[in-house]
Amino acid sequence: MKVLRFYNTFTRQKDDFLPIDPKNVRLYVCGPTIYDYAHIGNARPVIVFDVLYRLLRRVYGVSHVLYARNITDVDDKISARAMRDYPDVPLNKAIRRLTSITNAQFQEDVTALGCLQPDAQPRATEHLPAMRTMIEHLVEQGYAYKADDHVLFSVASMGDNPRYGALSRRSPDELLARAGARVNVASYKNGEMDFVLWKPSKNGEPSWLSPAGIAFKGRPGWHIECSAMSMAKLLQPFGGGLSCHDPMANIFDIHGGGIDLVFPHHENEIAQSCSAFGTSRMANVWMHNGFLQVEGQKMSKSLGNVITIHRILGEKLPQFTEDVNRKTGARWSGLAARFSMLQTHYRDPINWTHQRFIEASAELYRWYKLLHGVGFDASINTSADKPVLDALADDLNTWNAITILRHFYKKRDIRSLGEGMVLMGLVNQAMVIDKNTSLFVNKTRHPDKGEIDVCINERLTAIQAKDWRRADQIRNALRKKGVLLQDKTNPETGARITTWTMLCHTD
RNA sequence: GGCCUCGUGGCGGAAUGGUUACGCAGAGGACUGCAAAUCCUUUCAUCCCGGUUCGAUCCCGGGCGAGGCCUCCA
Repeated sequence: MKVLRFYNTFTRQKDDFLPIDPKNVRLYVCGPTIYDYAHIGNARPVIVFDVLYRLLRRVYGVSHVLYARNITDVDDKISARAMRDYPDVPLNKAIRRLTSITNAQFQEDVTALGCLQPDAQPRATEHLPAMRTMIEHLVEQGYAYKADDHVLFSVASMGDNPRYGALSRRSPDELLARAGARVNVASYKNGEMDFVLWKPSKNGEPSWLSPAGIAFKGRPGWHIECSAMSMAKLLQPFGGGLSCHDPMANIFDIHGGGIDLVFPHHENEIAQSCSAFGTSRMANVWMHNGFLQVEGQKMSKSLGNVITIHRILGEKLPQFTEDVNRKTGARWSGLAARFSMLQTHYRDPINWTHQRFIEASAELYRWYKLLHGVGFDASINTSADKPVLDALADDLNTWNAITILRHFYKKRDIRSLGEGMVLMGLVNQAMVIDKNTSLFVNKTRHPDKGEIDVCINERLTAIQAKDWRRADQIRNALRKKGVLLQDKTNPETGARITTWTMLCHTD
């Protein structure tokens, strides 16, 4: 079996990937907080780890990989936005209304980016019992304590296997110095680095039954969500959990997320999970994607340069005529965005620019045109994607993979190009009519081939008569229907040959 | 201030102790009624200063510059 290698933030080097159980390879990725349209920065980890997911499925088998990506729907920003958008509705209800909309939008966006649905998308609000149980367990074991109706994790209690700060490579002195220098360490904390597992809800905020005998309702801290949900989705179904004392049953394979999450979020997740399970690690491999800038600047609300995925999907791509553009031009912009992002290695920063996006879409469009109408059975894997697979196997070397695809394009190696693109998720569902027929066939209102041939012949007749007006009229009429004519000359006879392709507006 | 990345042509982006991939754009050409498309050819780069070396873009040191984390953040 193909051995994959990934850069592990924990070891700071590329290590061979050895799944705990090749029949159940498990991946957890920190998903978005859904308070608004997701932006292209949110899109990066979703795309990167979708490539990883596809790679794992390709190597270990579709049914042997389990991918969980959480949805954070308990958050101050969500509450604030809900209050703003639905001022007349009780907050809890307003939050539910908001998150159902933003979540639906998010799902739509990431589908357009060519991402497969994870096997599980746990929501924080649906895992309160698991969080409570985990918090109570931590309190019982002496890793957490109650103070002022909060429950706090005691960093001092966790020992040094693992050591707090090991993932982010921060020394205890450094962590302490920083914590002390911060504004004001809450007085109820025993240790300066201690962090919240549970806190009281403010008036009107969503609240749930509290753990550990706290009388007032409250809400979970941010970090406990991921520890609890990864347990629920990746450990318990395989025999792991708080009552299980087999360390190997309480570790999963890969944990991913944005590089900004390394500290404190992932550090805290490790502290919680390892303490709760008595393990020395939470996941074997930690993978983090680099950040994204926009036109050379940090993307931020204050700079006003936040680009939403939604907006990218609505981009008009210049390859289309106005007519086609208006109706269908945006349909694959998500894949163009994906293609654009994958041209940078996932750990490097991306400077997202409009030009970059347009260039990527132009190249992708050319590939689609080559592949359009090509029939081959995509369900039969011929391993023509092997070179691309090899590139991805080396720490998701997507830029290398794309170079290989370019080579296939140049050689007109349609099978290899097509399968490689499928592996990288650069084609969408509709481009593959169904798994038993052919790739890249447009299933949206395909014009009648006979009709097109009649038009072409009519045009050729007009050309022979040098009736250029009539000839152009026919060509333009077809173009409006999305059919692009191309003239070539037969090198032997010198006769004009007219071919046609559908403009690639498949959806 | 502490810690950590990174600096390759007009742009994107690889690789490498010894002719600097590849894509886009640019230039030229083929083809062409005009288009479109395609093909061929082609110009242009390793931030600066030292050091190690026969040889450095690559290794080491320093500088300059960019970015990230340390606070919510993908």
